[in-house]
Amino acid sequence: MARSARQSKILEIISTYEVDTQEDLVLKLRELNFDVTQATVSRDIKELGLIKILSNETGKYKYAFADTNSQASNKYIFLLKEAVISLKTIKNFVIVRTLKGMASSICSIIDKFNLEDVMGCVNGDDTVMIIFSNNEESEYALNRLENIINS
Amino acid sequence: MARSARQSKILEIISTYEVDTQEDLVLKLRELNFDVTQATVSRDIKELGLIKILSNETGKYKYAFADTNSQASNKYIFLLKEAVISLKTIKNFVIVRTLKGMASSICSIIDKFNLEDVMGCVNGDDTVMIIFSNNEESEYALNRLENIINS
DNA sequence: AATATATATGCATAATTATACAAACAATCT
DNA sequence: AGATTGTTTGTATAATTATGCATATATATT
Repeated sequence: MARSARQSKILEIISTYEVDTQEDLVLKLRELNFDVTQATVSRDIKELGLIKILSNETGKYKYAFADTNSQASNKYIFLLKEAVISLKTIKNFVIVRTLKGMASSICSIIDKFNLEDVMGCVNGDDTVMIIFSNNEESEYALNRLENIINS
Repeated sequence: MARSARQSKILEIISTYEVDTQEDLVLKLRELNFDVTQATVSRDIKELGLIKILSNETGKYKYAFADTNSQASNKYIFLLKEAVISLKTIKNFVIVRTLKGMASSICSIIDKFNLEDVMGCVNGDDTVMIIFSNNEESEYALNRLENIINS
């Protein structure tokens, strides 16, 4: 089922581009081979609890994460559970293995958790690397992520 | 000009009721003698940076404050500046005098600032009373509010 | 005061979004 | 397997929201 993949891709897209209509999102998804209609995107947005706000930079509307919506964070956690295969820590890094093609989406979800002392978060196709300021913090974050995923 | 009054009334309305359409808001405003159309409400919502989110309680859409929008908070501050006449503190209270009829709106804006140790916030027609847990906190909050208003 | 300029609003409508309904598809049961 | 039930999606459209343009109202300028 492409549903989960599509939804996390949506999270990634809106954290990368300023998407101001659902039709826009449809086009971007189609470029990425998600054959989808506006109706479905409307439903996804509802489930993900995304909101349309005025962008501070451009003054135009854009879709964004709604930090205030707990149903939404549940959804993010669900997506993490779906896509994360393994978690480990080496030195000041946490390495997250994901389903193929999902790493960038997972990266943007992890960003949303605002983990302490994160220096940065990069990804390939199926791997996310979170860089911390020191080894202790990465241990701690690994724990937190494991707890989230097993909750 | 009724514009500021109307906008702060909108803030009050959405923090009191679950408003799910602009037409709804128009009706509520009309009950309060703000003769207004949906077009104007649409523009107000844009300026106030309000968002439409899924209500966690009812599962329906509703308008809400967007905490993430700095243009919006500027707007709240502007409304405070417009409507607040005086600020003083007595014991563990801060007393805010406002333009007539604006107290309830100002109350809901002040709520948004999440001041420390607020026990509660009540209002009449032109007066807001913020109750703190102790006298020091009310002094401190008075200062913060003064700074906000004179910024 | 008269004129010019800026701001706010309504009307009409374009643009956008949500959803009822039907169809496709998947999962479960007998 | 076939029947049953639940889930996801598209189509078509209803519902909602944003906005161009005209007008009114306020503000500033001479």
